[in-house]
Amino acid sequence: MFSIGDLSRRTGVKVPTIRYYEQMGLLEAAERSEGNQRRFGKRELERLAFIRHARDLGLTIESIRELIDLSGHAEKPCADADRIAKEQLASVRDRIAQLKRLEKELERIALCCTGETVGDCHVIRALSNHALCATDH
Amino acid sequence: MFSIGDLSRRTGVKVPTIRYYEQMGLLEAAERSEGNQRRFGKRELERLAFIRHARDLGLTIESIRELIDLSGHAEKPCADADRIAKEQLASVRDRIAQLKRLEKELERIALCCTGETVGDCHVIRALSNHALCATDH
DNA sequence: ACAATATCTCTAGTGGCTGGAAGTCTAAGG
DNA sequence: CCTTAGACTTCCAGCCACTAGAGATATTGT
Ligand SMILES: [Zn+2]
Ligand SMILES: [Zn+2]
Ligand SMILES: [Zn+2]
Ligand SMILES: [Zn+2]
Repeated sequence: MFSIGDLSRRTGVKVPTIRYYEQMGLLEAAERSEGNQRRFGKRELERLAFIRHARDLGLTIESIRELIDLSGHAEKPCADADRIAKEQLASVRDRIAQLKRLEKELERIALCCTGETVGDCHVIRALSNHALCATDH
Repeated sequence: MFSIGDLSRRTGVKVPTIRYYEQMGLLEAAERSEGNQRRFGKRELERLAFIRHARDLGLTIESIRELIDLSGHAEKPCADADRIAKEQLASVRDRIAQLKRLEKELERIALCCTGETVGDCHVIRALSNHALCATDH
């Protein structure tokens, strides 16, 4: 049995975050020691590692909750799990595309200042006027 | 003179957001009508457009505050403005790099499920075990 | 036995808004 | 001039996914 600190060290998830996940229903309410401290087993360790990994991949708590619910039903079709992963991929791709547009504009804005004072700073002027931008962002 | 609604329509910034910016000190406390409603002029319109544009480019409220403070001192060197823009560019590039790593892993995870049930779903298995991942993310 | 460390619960704060409730003001139509 | 619809006011709560702190209790090591 692990204490919450042991679990934290083994998974890299901070102690208050573990408690938060319990509160959010991602982890079941843990067993307790005589003195009311949480005690976890291998199963909980694995589930927390799953949560950690999914969070690292950017999935929301809500998606993770769905995936955990699903994984309790090994015989069901996995279409929902696949859908969640694909949606996450699509959302990551959207964010990349958006950030790339930003990157382009910021390059134009940030790397071209030849001014010396605020009065003729390219950065300030470019920020003041979106019409100078090459794209909508 | 514009009402807050006029200003909102002209800049595309929602009414509560304009009030929020005032509260955060990005906009000076506006003049008021006899009945205590905010009234804005051209100057405030321009400043709000600046804020909107900077937010669209991903700058934080704090950075925008600095830029506004700077732009009140036309004779100062613009190194700080340039630094803020460059830092933002660097941060956008970091996020892109991070998201691309995620994209790679998610492609591997999301596009390769040939299973039919949750029990043999590639998505669930891949999320359960980061050792199967090609990169740290 | 005692000190040091870990854990407990509870509350509040982060950033950047967004929404709602309840009350007040303004502008246009009659 | 009066009505009334709509816009405006303030204040407070909620979003996400934590993070930090206070003050009390439990466990661990010497
Ligand atoms: Zn400059
Ligand atoms: Zn622009
Ligand atoms: Zn599958
Ligand atoms: Zn991984």
